[in-house]
Amino acid sequence: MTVRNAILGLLAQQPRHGYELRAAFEALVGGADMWDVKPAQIYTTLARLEEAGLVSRDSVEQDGGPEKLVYSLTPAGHDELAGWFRAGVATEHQRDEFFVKLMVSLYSGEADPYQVIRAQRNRLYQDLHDLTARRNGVDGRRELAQIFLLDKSIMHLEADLRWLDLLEARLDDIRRQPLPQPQVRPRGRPRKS
Amino acid sequence: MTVRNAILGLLAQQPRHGYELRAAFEALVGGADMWDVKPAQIYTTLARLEEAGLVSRDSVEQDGGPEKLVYSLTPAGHDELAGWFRAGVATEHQRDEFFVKLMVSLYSGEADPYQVIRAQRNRLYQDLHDLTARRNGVDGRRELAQIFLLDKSIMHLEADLRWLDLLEARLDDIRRQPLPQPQVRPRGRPRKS
DNA sequence: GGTGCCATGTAACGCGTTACATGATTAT
DNA sequence: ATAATCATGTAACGCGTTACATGGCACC
Repeated sequence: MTVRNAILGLLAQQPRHGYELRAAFEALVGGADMWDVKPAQIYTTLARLEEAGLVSRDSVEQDGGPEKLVYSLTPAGHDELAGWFRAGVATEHQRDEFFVKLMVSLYSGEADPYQVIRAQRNRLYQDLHDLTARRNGVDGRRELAQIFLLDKSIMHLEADLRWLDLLEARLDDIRRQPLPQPQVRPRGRPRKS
Repeated sequence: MTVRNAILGLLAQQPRHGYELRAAFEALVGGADMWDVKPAQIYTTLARLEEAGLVSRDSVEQDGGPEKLVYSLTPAGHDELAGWFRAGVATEHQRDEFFVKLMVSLYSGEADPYQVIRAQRNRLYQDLHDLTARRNGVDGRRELAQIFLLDKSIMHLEADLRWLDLLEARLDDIRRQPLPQPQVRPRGRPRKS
């Protein structure tokens, strides 16, 4: 969804061909290091957008080169873009892989939960260290996008570390009591057992 | 990936059939409200796992009912699970839709960046309010998974709000200077212009 | 002639979703 | 009857990825 809408926005600026869109997108997000978009995604997305009538394609011949396929925004595409700006970005629910790993380790006995937490904390500290170093090497006036993204990542890493501390404290608490089994609750009308 | 590995973990506990796996997974993550797994995902994932030789399927007939297809972990599946626990969970790079929206609004002129930020802040405050209310209604000793996930979401929302403030401050700074155009940098050897 | 850009894609797969389909059992 | 659970899937699509493929042009 994100790349799709970004393409619409970039085409609103001016008509562009696929290769150019890829470069423009990466410039927008601060370079390939920050967000590497694969050519395949650009071209398949453009095909879907054309199919949906949001962009139109024109073939442009060049002197001494291969033809370019230049895409531009249709009125329907403009509407779609306006709708994207109007709508708020939904807070994406946390499909947290680490959380699932922790819960599986708690209930399956295949791994030690404390070990799982420690391993994750080490990794987060490492990531935080790397990101901070990277951030300090960026010119804040020239590489606006990079600063924005790095700031966000750093703040989220700090939140994750605090969350791990909280998790550990709560685990200590329940250790002094029997571990409650997760309840398998049916969604509908209860049946007699 | 997450659901796939969770299924391996649940099958390590005991052999289960598809429907049961779905219920067990939802119990693990704190109910369908927290993470709704669609049946289609369970069954297609099981098919892929069997294809990969990580689980094996046995048909079990029941008296007075349809046959169940019970899956259990193979040795290869056990290895896979152990590998999952050994490896740290990679910090997923932030494919932030809001960030892209902001950058597009900055450079395309299709929307006002300050308006985009304000809309997002309102939404985050609303989400934070709802989540906090929900969290306060949960029994922390019985619904462990829900507390864990809600805590994490709340902490991330708070981080996002602080990030928005930072963004706005930085935008104010660069407003007093011309907006730097994002640099389209080629990745390879530079060519003579 | 090699490297690397410019420019275009296709094929196949993984994860996840929505929608559709079937049939038995159980409680009201 | 009918509603809802138990239990099994298939089909089609969207987003994203990796890998493969083609060809021209520029620079050293």
